[in-house]
Amino acid sequence: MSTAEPASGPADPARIFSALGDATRLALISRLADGRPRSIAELTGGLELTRQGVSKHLRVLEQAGVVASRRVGRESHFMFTPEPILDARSYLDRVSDQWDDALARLKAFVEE
Amino acid sequence: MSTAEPASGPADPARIFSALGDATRLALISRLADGRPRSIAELTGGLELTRQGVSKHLRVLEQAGVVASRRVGRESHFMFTPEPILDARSYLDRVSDQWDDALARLKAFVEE
DNA sequence: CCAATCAGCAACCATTTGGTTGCATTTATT
DNA sequence: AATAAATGCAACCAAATGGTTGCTGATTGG
Repeated sequence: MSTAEPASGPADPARIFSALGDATRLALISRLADGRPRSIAELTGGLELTRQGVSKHLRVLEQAGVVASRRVGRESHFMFTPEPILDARSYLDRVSDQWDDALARLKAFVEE
Repeated sequence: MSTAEPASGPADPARIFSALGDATRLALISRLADGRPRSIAELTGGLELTRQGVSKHLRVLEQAGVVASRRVGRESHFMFTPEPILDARSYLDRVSDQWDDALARLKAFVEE
């Protein structure tokens, strides 16, 4: 988990990918991406682990900025926030582009 | 590092993201994405860790399929392989799409 | 007012991770 | 043939992760 930046820093790609690097967390994201905020208890349903386990995963996602929480009454509602996902996507795009350029240069070289 | 699947399995998104979830590994990828295969010694240059450390990171990337290695003479050459990156990207695309759909439905609902 | 819900905190535990060092092995060089 | 270079393998280590349980504190519903 490391340095616990306030979930709004300069989009650290490694931290975002790391947050995505767990099947349980991907499942949580996939549920929340329908736009409906949910409580922890609600999100625990179906997943084969305790509420505390889910809670920890949610905090990891929150620190990566993938999710935001708001306390409402006695429950915490978590909702999906898309920015980091978009950042991650454009990071991958840049890698792909670099690769495509490399291929193009290679092709040009081979064909004289 | 976990279960060491033969680097060709059914594109496990969590494993791919996890492999991308480390700054050192992102740096390695970014160097290799120029298309030029490199030896471990070569890749160690600049990075502030030992050759063994780099070697371990490369194996993680290899098991995620992001990189492939070939022994040539006394050295191992690693080269970038783009498929998993593309898979990861389309995974993120699906999440974004789901989110966009949710927003669209919400908008439609609000506007009667 | 009392009981049930929902969650946070802390402690604990086993496993994984990121990193190191030391040594053996294979290839290249001269 | 002898040395140097590039890895691989194994052991080891501290810290991070993923998970649990137990207890406390708010909130809510009857």
